[in-house]
Amino acid sequence: MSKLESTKRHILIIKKLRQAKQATFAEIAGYLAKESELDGYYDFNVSKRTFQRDVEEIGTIYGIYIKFNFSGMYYFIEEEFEPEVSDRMFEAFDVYHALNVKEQMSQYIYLEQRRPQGTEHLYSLLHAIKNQKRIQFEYTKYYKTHSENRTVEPLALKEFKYRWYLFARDTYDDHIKCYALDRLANLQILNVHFENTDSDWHAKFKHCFGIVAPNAEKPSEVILSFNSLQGKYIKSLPLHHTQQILIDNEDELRISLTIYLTHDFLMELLSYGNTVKVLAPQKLAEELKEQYQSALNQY
DNA sequence: TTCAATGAGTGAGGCCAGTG
DNA sequence: CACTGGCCTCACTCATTGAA
Repeated sequence: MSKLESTKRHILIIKKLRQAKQATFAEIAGYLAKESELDGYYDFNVSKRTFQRDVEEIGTIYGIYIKFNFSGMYYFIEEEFEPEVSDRMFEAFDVYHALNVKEQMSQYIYLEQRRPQGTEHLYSLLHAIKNQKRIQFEYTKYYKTHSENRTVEPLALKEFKYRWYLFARDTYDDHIKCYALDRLANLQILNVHFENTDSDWHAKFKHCFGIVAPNAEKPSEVILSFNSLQGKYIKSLPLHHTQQILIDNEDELRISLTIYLTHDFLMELLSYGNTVKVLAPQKLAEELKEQYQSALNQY
């Protein structure tokens, strides 16, 4: 048996418990047996003793702690500290396996053509943020052909639309700026310490769509009405974590968001074309109207 | 009626031998 | 050599029992 077999088994155990919320050993064993049949190559059937070892290893390796409830006689996952991190880990694992299948599958898989996202910098940047060390890198802006040298104090990382961004204080003018990781090169961590005073970035981005966080204005209550087809997509992939469903019927999906009215958000609304109508605030509806009018004027 | 003692059932974990 | 299964002991929970 290979290392991959036990790793896959770990993932299956976690999957089962995350989906079912709770399961007896018999239910987990049944699930593993079914998955073994489906897989055809690997055998995930194990004894109770090995299962117990798996539970221990899953805790050590993934930080996901499986406990046993004696009154209900079932296993369950103790509240995960950062479930979104585990979600991402399992997604990556699924994709890796889909791409790594033994048979020649490339004819069935079409990968999106895209440039590297700069994720190779993530680890170094996290290290610099955590230890409050200045960093230096070469940065190429979209609208410029040559790169510039920057020395910044890294503060936080944010993901938006499958891209990663670094928020950092530029030592040149002391302003907080946003840098896309895919446009960053020759990253160096300097041995210069700084004090990171504003650390609550979660609160800062709570009502933010995208990567622009206005300093002064307050977030607005936005009400949007999508047609039923687009509504299905919006339900499965919410625009923002503040999204709440107000009306959901055959004619429309009406949602509310508490969000900053940034350029990013306006662009997002424009991309939905005639499938969305802004019901509130009026200011946003007017702005959208202007954008469409000026687009019409082009022809 | 209350509460401690007891036993049954089951998981956790150490140890060891078998297997590929 | 790593992984696994089986055996054994200990730990834990819960239901039952019986004395105060």
